[in-house]
Amino acid sequence: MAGQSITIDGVRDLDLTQTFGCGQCFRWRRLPDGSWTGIALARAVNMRFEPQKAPAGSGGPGRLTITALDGSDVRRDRERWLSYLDLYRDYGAVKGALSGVDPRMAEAVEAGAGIRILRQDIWETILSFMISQNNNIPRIRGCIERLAGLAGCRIPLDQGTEAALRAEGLEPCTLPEPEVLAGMSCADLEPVHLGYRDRYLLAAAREVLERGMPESYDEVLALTGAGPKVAGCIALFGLGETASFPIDVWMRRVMAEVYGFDERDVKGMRDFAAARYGRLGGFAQQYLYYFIREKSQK
DNA sequence: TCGCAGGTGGTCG
DNA sequence: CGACCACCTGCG
Repeated sequence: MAGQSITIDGVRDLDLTQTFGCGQCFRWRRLPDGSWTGIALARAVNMRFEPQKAPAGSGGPGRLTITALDGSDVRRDRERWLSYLDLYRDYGAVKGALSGVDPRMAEAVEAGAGIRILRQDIWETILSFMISQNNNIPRIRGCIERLAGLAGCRIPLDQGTEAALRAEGLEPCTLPEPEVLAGMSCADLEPVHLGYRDRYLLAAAREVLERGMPESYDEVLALTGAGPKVAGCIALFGLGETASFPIDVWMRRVMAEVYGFDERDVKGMRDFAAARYGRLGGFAQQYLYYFIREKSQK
């Protein structure tokens, strides 16, 4: 069970619950012991974060342990995991700059002080956020797992580990590559229960094969099934476009509540975010999103 | 039962 | 352009 692992000491500005729970990813599960198991980078791993100083909220330094569940070489993959968690970026600087913008943002930053914006695989991000549209999180997760199970590549695991993953609702499989998906039909995808989104996924796979993988927001937006919101999420979470400020129903709510916008005024919100947050828009979006989701849970 | 959930594409005025 | 509206599905 406990495979090879790496530890990184003195990691700052990281809270796995906030990072995996702020809506940017769908294949991570929190275990009863507080660690997180997930599938990313075509690997199955467990991550644990233990604060190393007095627990003064999120953001303080701690020790990160990443354990391979699939027999993969986590040491060799060390840089890839650090990059995935965006650990090469100075979030102290990001948070400092945003906190100085206005007191409401400072409050949101404090609430989500351990959020990091993951650098996820672009194609997986495209699939995930196309599925996410007009949908709810439990069903999004189910669709993603069923899609991986139906058409993805198997990640080799021992029996016990595989059973444990399945118990968490995770299929030990990658998401299908464009080549595989492009060869499928809506009928093939029926067991995934994507609803009308099935044709978007197929169209996107074919468009990617034809035009190459998108490398910018505009190229993502040109895909069938990606409007401004979905393309914004893909640009932010899959392309590292940190200025991207995707606006969904929750962002409309929080922008109305915090800044007094009319909830229908999406264009006003976009312009406001661009002017006020600039290249930090993506971080601002995550702090605000986490802020409103947390508050509405209570 | 019916509206809603991380919207988009299509159609009108 | 901006304002509708249909759309798969599962849950409260």
